[in-house]
Amino acid sequence: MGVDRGELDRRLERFRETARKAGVRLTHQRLEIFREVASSIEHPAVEAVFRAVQARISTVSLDTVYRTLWMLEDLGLITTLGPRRGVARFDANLRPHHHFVCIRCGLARDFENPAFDSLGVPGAVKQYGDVVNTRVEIRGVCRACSRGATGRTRPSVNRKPGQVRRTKLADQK
Amino acid sequence: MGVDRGELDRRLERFRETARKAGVRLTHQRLEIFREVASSIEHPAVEAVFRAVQARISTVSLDTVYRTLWMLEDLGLITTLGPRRGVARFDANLRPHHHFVCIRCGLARDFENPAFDSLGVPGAVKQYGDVVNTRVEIRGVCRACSRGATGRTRPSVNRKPGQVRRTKLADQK
DNA sequence: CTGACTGCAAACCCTTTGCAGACCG
DNA sequence: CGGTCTGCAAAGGGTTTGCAGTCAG
Repeated sequence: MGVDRGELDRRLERFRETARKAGVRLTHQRLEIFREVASSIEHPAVEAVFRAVQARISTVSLDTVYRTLWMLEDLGLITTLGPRRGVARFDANLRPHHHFVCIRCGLARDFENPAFDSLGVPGAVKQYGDVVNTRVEIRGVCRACSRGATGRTRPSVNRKPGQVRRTKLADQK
Repeated sequence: MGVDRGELDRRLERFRETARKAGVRLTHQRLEIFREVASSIEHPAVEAVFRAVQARISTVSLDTVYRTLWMLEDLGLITTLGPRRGVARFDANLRPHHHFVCIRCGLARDFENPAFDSLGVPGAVKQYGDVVNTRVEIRGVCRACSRGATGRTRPSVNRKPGQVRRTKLADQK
């Protein structure tokens, strides 16, 4: 949740249209999976999408969620943030925007800022390849993490007695 | 490779000093692991560091590489880019800098640009948490990927006959 | 109807952990 | 010497794939 109704409807309409043009079938599962990502501001990972969709379609399988999310990305309907392997997180916001990312728990939030949308590309960078887009990533510690002893999110190496034990990464709220 | 000698020496010296202050032992393995990351501009993932170190210490184990890299991060000697779970990639460049990232193969390159170092933090973002730093991420397709049929780097869903099959992510060159 | 799609189960990888022996300081 | 650190092996988790049955168009 978090995306207003009008925007969500626009995203759904775009999905239907794109799917039709691409000759991709509009199944119940796909619709619900897309709806979940498109209505969220959480940049959910696969697991979170799966649980949410499962609440509505109890028989949906995890691999369908994987396949569908990558298909949506192929169609250009969502983008990923973060890695290309490992835990990917999805973003249905196609407008130019930027991210706040918590370096402890991984929480991610969009924000828009016109001034950041038009940063030039330094000449030295052009040699690396063809630029697709530019995003500003503001890294910090989110409120929940700075408040709580919410624990760490990555392995503590050579953990000493007093240290907090690793807990399964809470569901990116 | 890629970091000039003077800078590498400075990084190694800093490592020794920080380790001593923290009461962490300076083992052969740790030195070589740090040297590998500190001398590279590749933002290597664990696997790449492991292979490089293994060439010099044939008995080194993969888990030691994992433990050491996270320890180095705990000490503030390197940072990670990308995810907090999954495939992390490491960065021994502690100066303010920004990244060019290939959206196809994941290649990452640093670049410096003073104008990007001092972007303000929009008021709306401050509510999300305490900002640690800000980086500009320029996303694009690197030369190797735009040149070659270097294949895709993530699963192709509903792959059609003609499509390229997924290949193991080549070693970030 | 028919090919695209789904669910299942197994395979794959990458990462982490427990433990006994090795080694730094 | 003692506690830290390493290597080994196994466990743990997330992701991907092959296949047979199902369903959208």
